[in-house]
Amino acid sequence: MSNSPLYHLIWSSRPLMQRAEALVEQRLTGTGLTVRMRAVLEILARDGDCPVPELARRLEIQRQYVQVMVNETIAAGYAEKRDNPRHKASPLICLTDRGQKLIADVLAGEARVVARMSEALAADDIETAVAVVDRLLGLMDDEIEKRP
Amino acid sequence: MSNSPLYHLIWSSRPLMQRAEALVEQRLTGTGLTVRMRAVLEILARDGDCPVPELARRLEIQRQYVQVMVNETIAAGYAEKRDNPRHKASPLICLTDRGQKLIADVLAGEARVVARMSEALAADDIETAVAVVDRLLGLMDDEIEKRP
DNA sequence: GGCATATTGACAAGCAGCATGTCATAATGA
DNA sequence: TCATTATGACATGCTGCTTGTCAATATGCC
Repeated sequence: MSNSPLYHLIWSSRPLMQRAEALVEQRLTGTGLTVRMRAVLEILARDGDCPVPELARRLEIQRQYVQVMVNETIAAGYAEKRDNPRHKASPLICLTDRGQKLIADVLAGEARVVARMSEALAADDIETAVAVVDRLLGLMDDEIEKRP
Repeated sequence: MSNSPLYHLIWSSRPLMQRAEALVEQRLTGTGLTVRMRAVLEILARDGDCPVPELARRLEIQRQYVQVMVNETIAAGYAEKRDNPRHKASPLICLTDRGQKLIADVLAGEARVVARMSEALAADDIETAVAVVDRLLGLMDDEIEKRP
């Protein structure tokens, strides 16, 4: 039913996501980055250099499309290819200095916004919410697997 | 930062939504309904008959596209047009008996799944999570409005 | 009643964000 | 050494939506 709190929580995910994406996009205006490039740079900054197929796995997107995203990012000068000791035909994608600085700035700015919003909420309530949502994700996976 | 609980919560919204949509879609197989039709029928069942532009406002989608969704739903026999006393050129979209029964079944089935998952979680933790997310939506709106 | 303005349904076109298919060229593992 | 797999590149298609346009009303205001 629509008056179940859990039902409400589940369908809050859509507006939540829309606002998150809107915020990210808004903060990107003027930086020269697109949302797609930001996604690539974020992974590289967080997890370090990696080849395209590995990026695709982390982003859970088809490697063919990630390739396009990466090519754009390289063309914009925020990333570059380097020899991959583990696979000669699949170069590592690495941040350039410009890319490094830019993504650090962007992520820091986002972190400031999140920190500001965190202050308006009780820390342990946030923890509870995270725990509920994480459990919920597992429960939904179970329901989905019930009839494949 | 990526280790902030609130950051984690915000980006849980995407997988949450994906799973919610996957579940809805899965439960629709064999009913003759598409996800789009379900969306239309859900509003009609919840809020009562209304004309297309009003549906569009509630769904927050362009009316031109909602019109397509509604036409499909009518063609499938789950809804029909009736005279609108408030606006002669814009008929009310109403559930047919078939549509009424079907959407009630679908929503009841979904409610059963949600109820099952609710049992695995503490009721007051769910309430806390809902409260956090609702507050968060407001906070994000504020952040977005800061520079339009 | 008469007229400017807004609303509606219908249709067409376009676009972003993917998925899918294919292929040549390596690279890898047995 | 040879079958298998991985990779980059390119083309094509799809879905879900937006945008634009238009004629036909309908409505609000005088």
